[in-house]
Amino acid sequence: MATIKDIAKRAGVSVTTVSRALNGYSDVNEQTRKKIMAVAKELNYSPNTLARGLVMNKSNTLGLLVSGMSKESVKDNFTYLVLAGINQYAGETDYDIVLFSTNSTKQREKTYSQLCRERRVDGAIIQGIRTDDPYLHEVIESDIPCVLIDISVESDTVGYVTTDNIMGAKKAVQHLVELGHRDIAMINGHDFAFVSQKRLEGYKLGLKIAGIPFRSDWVVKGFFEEAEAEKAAWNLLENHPEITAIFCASDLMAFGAMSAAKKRGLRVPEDLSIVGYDDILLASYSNPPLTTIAQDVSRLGYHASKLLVEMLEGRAESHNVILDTALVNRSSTAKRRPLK
Amino acid sequence: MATIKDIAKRAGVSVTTVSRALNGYSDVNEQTRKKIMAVAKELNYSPNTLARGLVMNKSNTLGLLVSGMSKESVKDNFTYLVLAGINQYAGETDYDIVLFSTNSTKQREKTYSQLCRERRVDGAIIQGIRTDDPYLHEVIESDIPCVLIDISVESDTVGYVTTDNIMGAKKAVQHLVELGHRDIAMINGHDFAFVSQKRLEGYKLGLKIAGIPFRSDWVVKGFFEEAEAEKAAWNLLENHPEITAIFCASDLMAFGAMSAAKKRGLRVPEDLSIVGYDDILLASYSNPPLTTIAQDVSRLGYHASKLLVEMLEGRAESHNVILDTALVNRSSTAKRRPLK
DNA sequence: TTGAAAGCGCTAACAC
DNA sequence: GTGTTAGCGCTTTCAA
Repeated sequence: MATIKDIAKRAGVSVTTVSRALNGYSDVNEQTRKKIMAVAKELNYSPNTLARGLVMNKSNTLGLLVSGMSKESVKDNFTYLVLAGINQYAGETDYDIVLFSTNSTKQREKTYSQLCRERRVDGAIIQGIRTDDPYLHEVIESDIPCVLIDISVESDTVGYVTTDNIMGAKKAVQHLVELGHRDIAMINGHDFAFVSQKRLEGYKLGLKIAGIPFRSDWVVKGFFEEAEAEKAAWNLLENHPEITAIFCASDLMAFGAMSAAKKRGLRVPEDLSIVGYDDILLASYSNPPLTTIAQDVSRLGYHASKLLVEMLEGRAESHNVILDTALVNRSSTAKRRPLK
Repeated sequence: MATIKDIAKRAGVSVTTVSRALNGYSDVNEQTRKKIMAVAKELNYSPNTLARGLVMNKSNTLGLLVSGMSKESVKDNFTYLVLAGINQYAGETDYDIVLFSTNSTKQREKTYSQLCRERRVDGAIIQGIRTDDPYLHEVIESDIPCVLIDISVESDTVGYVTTDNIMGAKKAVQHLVELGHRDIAMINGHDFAFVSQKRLEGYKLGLKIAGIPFRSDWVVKGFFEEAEAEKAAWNLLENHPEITAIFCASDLMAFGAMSAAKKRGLRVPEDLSIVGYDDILLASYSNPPLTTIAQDVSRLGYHASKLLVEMLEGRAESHNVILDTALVNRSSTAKRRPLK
């Protein structure tokens, strides 16, 4: 593979000149530049980014730490959409994406920051990692610039992008309240997801605004899984038959709740209203189609990489971006039945 | 960031010794190795893969060229599943994945092989690229080891992994024939997809075995898109009302065909049987649930990276792998109505 | 406008 | 077992 040395030799100049010509410096004679360009093309030259990265101490790569990039997550497509957004932005820049496979068992040997440091990525985007992951804090506390998705931590080198989860959850509750519901339960994810904490806050806020007392035993965990949520919903409905609506912190969990309702002989939405969160593709295919809080996940990815690059280039005005959500009103919610 | 030089100084040895100790060479004293390891840990040392790659002429990265990694492809999830499979295998090895964003407009400036050469990837995986893409051939003809997904080209440096598309399509036709159908049309993708060519072959083969003459005007293009397929199916049904079954080269196109049928007042499967291809998530959610030819897309990705790594390490016994497909019998196909 | 030379962090002969 | 040295391909002072 041709190097600048080869070009220099062939063009009869020094490597310095070649380097400068190729990088578009102005202090190169137009004649020599032309010549050098021609030779470079002739030799089918490609710059060696490894060598450049070594000397410049900059690799022009963004590390991507994702967890849960598995076959199973096709249902919610979250990881994929984030990636698509990142990829879209990266395509507009000179950065390439290095994917670190953190979901395998053997990766436990290497910490996230280890991975980033070895590859000398300029920055990292972190997604899908639980807040109790010890390696998460290690990378946050390292000096590697990074942007977190859906984890609101901020510092000199750390930024984040997320959606407004409090308002999102509030919207869901508000929608139910407007339909006349007052006995509204919640199926949340788990304690180690920031979004769960925020959505719980939003749920509480929604209740408060409506003057409905909060009951902690009406909030159960579904761990973002359909089957878990189904169990949780079953118990909820068994123990508290007065419940007429459930707000679920993810669409998948809403599907679980729907199944539980059906198995208990409750009709959705006539007997039980259900609101989901995410607006995944399947939300419009369920029976009944799911009313949910929509978030634009690929924008999340897009803005994550955009923010990171801006941070790297020292032109980030703020270290966080909060995206909006929207209520999508389908058919899993209805007016509360008149009380008997 | 600490370098082996720092370690050498601190440990009172030469950089060579450090290098050897760190890389597990045997010709280093246990005492010194211990010492070096300790110092390395103390200094929180991370090897610089850029420097190593430069001297070893090996980056331990696999380039990934995908097209169509956009928001739109959540419906079929093909790209994502390939990626998940690749990622899974990569997690079992020392290779990391570099994602090249080829779907953006500005990328046209750089060819695929350009991208690979600059990053000095050890090999590349290519997916979702049309066979008439000029850059595809450039990279195939370069000396970069690569594995193609669903494009059967093979050489010293090129391998491929795909499913048995001929047999897959044949199975679909055979299934319809067994249900009594003889007037079977096909909605194919487009001419620049290898899978389309193969599936057409399989369709022909299936007909031949059943002794049914092939009619070229019963094969139309849907370009792998739902809307296009709907139009195509409409015309097909309009011009040839005797058709009782359609084999579609993708599930998405099958959905399009279903819509067309419904709009024309035909019931699926009573009046028209439809078979898809892929077995995407939505296939089981459609109405009626879609009978289709299933392929395990993440295995495609897994085997692509596995094959590539084997080729790189000179232990690939063959340069291709062909995966199996399976008929998934749902409810979009039924026995042909008795003729009036 | 150009070139010589140093050096980025690492590996690998080759000598001792 | 260990150290000396050269060199991977590039950028960047500094001097001419």
